[in-house]
Amino acid sequence: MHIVLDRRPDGGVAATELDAAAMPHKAVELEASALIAYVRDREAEHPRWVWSSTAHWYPALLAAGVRVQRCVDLALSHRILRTSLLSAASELAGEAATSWDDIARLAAAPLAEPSAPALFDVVEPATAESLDPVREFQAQQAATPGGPLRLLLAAESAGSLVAEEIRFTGMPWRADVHDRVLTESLGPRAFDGRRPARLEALAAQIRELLGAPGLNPDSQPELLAALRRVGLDVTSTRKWELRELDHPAIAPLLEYKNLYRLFTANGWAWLDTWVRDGRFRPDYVVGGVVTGRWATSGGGALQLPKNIRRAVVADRGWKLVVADAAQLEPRVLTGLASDGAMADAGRGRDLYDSVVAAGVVTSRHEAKVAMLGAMYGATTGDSARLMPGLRRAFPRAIALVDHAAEQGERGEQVVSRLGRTSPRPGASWREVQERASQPGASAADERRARSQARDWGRFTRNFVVQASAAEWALCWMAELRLRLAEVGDGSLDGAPHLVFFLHDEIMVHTPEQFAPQVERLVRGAAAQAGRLLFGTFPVDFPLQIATVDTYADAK
DNA sequence: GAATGTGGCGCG
DNA sequence: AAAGCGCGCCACATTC
Repeated sequence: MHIVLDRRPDGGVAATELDAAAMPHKAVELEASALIAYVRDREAEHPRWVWSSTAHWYPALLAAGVRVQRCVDLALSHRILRTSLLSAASELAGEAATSWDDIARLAAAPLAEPSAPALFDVVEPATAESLDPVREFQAQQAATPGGPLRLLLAAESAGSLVAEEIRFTGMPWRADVHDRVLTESLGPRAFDGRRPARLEALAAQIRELLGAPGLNPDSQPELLAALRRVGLDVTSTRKWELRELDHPAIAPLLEYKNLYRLFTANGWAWLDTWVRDGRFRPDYVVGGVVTGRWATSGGGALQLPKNIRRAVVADRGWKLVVADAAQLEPRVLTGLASDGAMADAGRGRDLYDSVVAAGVVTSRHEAKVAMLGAMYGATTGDSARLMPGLRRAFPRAIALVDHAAEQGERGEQVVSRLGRTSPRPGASWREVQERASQPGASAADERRARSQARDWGRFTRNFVVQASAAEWALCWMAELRLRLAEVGDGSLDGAPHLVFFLHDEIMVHTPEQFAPQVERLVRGAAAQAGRLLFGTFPVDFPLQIATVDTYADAK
């Protein structure tokens, strides 16, 4: 059963029940203050709640202690359906842009505040046209008669619930541990806007060794000039270029850059801004990346450096269950291509090890580089050199990514496993290709067009894999979320729940006694995600999984 | 002084 | 060794 929620201009809410044909058969008008009780009451039947955007509706419910099992996020769904080749023939995809397109764009935009909104601070964007969610839902249903898109929309919507629940509960974060890590590496915090002591000492040492008394090592132009003045032939100040140099200033400089990064990206300022009451609240943007991966709009949850993961510590009596999918992208490629040889190589063991055992390459490192190169479109170096061997061993898998690249080079769109579709190249891209195909085209025009076509081909080559891997991860999380809700009292403060997601990795915060059960549920959900995407094709998705007190111990 | 671009580096 | 995909974020430099 579906119940559509629609906010009225007076602040009230219309709740419309739909029958199996998506036709309204019962509607109630609620005062704003009655919404929470209504949802709590009706949730017992586990309807699928249909609303404009989970990010707008769900925080107030969570704040009132109400969780829902399923929803349809119309904005996220709209965006997928408007751009998918699988729904291209639908009315929804064909019509001119509506206010739903605006909402879909806003859904991907940064939120103003990292804190949860007030109870009824649910703001809809002001638009001229009406935004009838019943009509929109019906149009979406008509655009998805069945098939993989249905699953994609369900997974995306489930993801929106996960994102809001993680934002609401936050990830356990010990500010005192974080502070200790910072103080140990950087020296005590300086409150006068100066660098902490250890950084300051390194800066002084660098100035001394480069004979540049006024040097600000944070300024790339100044630093580059100083390095060149002492006779070092460098074109940048990147660490892998510096690492090759033989000069006494290089070692302290590399250490400085490392610590400076910690200081600026995840130092005390970050701690002050993003950690409250022992929780870090990531600002996820569901589907924020073209491939459907999540993005963040503050806090950098997807870039937490390894050196501060010690600060992620389970509450007393609780544990962290951390799981990541081993070699997710090549395994997803295996399923996409139905490559039996690659499935065999990955079954029950490390995929890269078996590529070595099969004699395709000589080391695990080479196997990894070759596989990544195949998915990213490497053209030079070791990775490109290893491609012929990989192509012989796994012809179907490599043919699939090669084909996706060829489509992109021709300016065509490519489609993920569940139907997410790559964007069309922009107008300037097409102009360049057009110009190069004209009779009077110069060699430079042709070179430029060729290089640009190759660039887009590398993007579409990777798109099919990365987007499908993102779908696997969404299905994994969606399944896991439902299973976890059955454990204990299913609440967000007394039972296991997701607290972190990172592309191919999840973290569950759980009362200690449930940890073994959680591990089983995590594995079960991964297996189910594989079945949802690839049916009976026998591709494995093994997990690395650890029950730990701190994130730092997970790997 | 605000907005935009660049270099660098963290993550998958 | 640091390219071949996707990102966000910081500080500095440049532009308006």
